[in-house]
Amino acid sequence: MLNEFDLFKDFLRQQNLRWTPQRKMILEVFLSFEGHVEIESLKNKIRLHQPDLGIATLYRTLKLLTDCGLVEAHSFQNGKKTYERMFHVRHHDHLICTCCGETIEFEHPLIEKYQLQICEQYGFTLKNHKMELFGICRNCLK
Amino acid sequence: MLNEFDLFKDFLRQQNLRWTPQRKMILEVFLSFEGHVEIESLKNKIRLHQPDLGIATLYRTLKLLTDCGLVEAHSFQNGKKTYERMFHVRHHDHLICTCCGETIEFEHPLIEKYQLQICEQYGFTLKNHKMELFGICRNCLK
DNA sequence: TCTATATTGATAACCGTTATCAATTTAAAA
DNA sequence: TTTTAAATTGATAACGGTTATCAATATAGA
Repeated sequence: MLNEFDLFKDFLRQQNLRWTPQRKMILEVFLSFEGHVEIESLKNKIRLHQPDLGIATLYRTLKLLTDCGLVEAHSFQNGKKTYERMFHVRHHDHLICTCCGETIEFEHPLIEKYQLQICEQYGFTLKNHKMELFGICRNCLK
Repeated sequence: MLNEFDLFKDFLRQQNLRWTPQRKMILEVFLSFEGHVEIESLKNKIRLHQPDLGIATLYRTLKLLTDCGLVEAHSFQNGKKTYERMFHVRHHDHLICTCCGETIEFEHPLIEKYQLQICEQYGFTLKNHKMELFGICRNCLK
């Protein structure tokens, strides 16, 4: 069964790059998180085991993981990036109630299909998407 | 007919802030752009008329425009923010290149239709939505 | 084991954005 | 109109996340 470690190793071999203890540790710790992870969190957790890991190595490895498609980087207003696992996770969209904050996850295959259509039209290679529907849930309407 | 200038003026008055020539000029030039605008572009265009506008004033004014809802700020991988007009614009979704930050606006009526369908299914009253497709644009693939 | 080359950690540099501050402008009151 | 308290401005230093540099070290194939 294909897993992240094998994928990363293959990617490295393909590019004549090397499998190192640091890279292994970083991937391991990254996978122990869920959702969007900040460099800061990764650094702290990794340094429990490997106190002298350089911050540059961490950034470099996240870049590699992003390049090989296992991870996706996002940028936010605060200037920090977050990193999100992209393998072995199901994608879903969100319904968000702007009144109480309740969120519901859903999927719609036809919407996904039309998204691909649009990307083709503009020459985009679709990597990911985010759809959020904002509204009022039935409880808040009462 | 309500326009951006009046809205901004009202917002300023409400907060005991002042309507200044710089703020007027910045809003004016901002509205002359379409889509996602970078600080750099704004600065260059404004300085044609007002060569000594301070960069801090530009950032501060964009912050105010964002606070009052006329503008929305976005962050991209290259570390730069872009600013997008949020008033008197037809709703559209975004194709976003995670590599260079290029964005393309699009609409797809069928996607909108299925969004409504999903909302009905969950008893949601749809108010607004945000769909962002992240990918690599054709230039970055080269 | 040897050797070419990738990797690492430390740290300086980068760069977009923000904070600071003295001089100036605004707008409401006198 | 003049006065005045407070907001604003421009210049620039500071900030902070990320990247580049470089000498020392580790890796993996010969």
